[in-house]
Amino acid sequence: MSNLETNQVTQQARGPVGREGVLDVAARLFREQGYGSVSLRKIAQVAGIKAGSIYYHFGSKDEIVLSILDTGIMAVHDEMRLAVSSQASDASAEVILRAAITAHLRALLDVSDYSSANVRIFGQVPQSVRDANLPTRRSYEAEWDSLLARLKANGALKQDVDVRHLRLMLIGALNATLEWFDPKRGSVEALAKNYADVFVHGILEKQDN
Amino acid sequence: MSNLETNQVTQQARGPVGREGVLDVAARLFREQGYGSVSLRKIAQVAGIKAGSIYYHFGSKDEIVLSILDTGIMAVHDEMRLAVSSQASDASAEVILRAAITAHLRALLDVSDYSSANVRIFGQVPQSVRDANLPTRRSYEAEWDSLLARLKANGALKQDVDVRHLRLMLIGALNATLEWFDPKRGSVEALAKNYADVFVHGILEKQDN
DNA sequence: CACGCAACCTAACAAGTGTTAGTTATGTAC
DNA sequence: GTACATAACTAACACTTGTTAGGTTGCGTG
Repeated sequence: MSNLETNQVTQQARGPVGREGVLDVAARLFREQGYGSVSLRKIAQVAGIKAGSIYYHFGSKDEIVLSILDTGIMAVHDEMRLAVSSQASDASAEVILRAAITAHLRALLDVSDYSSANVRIFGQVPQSVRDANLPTRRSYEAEWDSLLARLKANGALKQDVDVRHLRLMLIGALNATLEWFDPKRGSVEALAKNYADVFVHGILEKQDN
Repeated sequence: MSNLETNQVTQQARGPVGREGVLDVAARLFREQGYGSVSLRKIAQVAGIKAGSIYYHFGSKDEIVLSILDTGIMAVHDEMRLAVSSQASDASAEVILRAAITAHLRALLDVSDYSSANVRIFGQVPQSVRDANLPTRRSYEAEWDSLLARLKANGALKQDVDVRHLRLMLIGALNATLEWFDPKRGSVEALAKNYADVFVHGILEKQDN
């Protein structure tokens, strides 16, 4: 039987898998395959343990997925807040906005399986899990709202844009990249620049006729 | 037993449910609850029949969901193509683009459970179903690409925009509205205008300093 | 060397899944 | 009234799911 060898492909035989190990594997699988088709047995197998053992670290599957959702948002939130706050105090609205957009995309596409898993599976998890994740989510949304409101108060943004609306549009558009972005076809930075260009200046040629 | 009455709540006792009836119910449930948590038994119960009876009309669950995915895209495609082709031949690029955006959003948020179900569950269905749905999907994407390429050739679009990239960005942003749009807070038309405004002109105040 | 704890395993449970085969009721055509 | 197709029902199948209870292993501490 090659069954023994097959197991060793995914199992590295180093120290304990632990709570973090399970979370890492689960986040990756959720991102790749969605919530519904990733069972505890699948997570356990990839992590190199047995399904029942997961209950040593977690009380339920919901607890796992909620933990992933929360840390996923916090990762993006941190990345974005840091990028904005590290701008020079006299930075222009455009520069700040570009930094925020780039940070969000980087967290999503580069840094964290947790962030991408969040975007992918949020709409698939049980309502109770979604509700439990809402506060963390609202906190990140508030960060964007406060940034956009500041830029609007400065007069940098057009005065007829609705901040909440713009935030939904921005984050929605950025998150959608997860569905098709391929690092082999271009860098995250180039993608971010592209998106920022559209949001900042639009796509129509300036009319000079 | 009130079991008989309970059944009658969802069952209207009119003629046969039929293939179309099953599809309508399935599309609605998929849109509302996602793919994974909608079983054949749930579909059957809401439709007012028993689970096994579904196999009179369909060969498998995959066949149901694929049918929904296909008609979902075709509905948006038709709506968008009609909106564009019914524009005056001297219509400006901006007007045409606004019509296309509005049509896509209307199909998604107003018209069809199939369209919204498609967007919601595409990422959750088995790979084989996704593959089978791809041709229909590509056809719609090609429609957008050809429209955008035309506008770019006219010189209406900035010459440095990548058509494929812009299409992905546009459709991604529009589809994301499904996740939060609430008809009680505003009309689809107002939403479409908002989105078109951003894409066309951007959000930054024109600099006159 | 014994103890204790952390981290895991084994084996089973009840519930739910898609699917199938065989059966039944209802109408329509000849 | 017989024949046939339509549209459903019933009951079971093999399987997967999250979850639980109790047992086992190995390692560090006293």
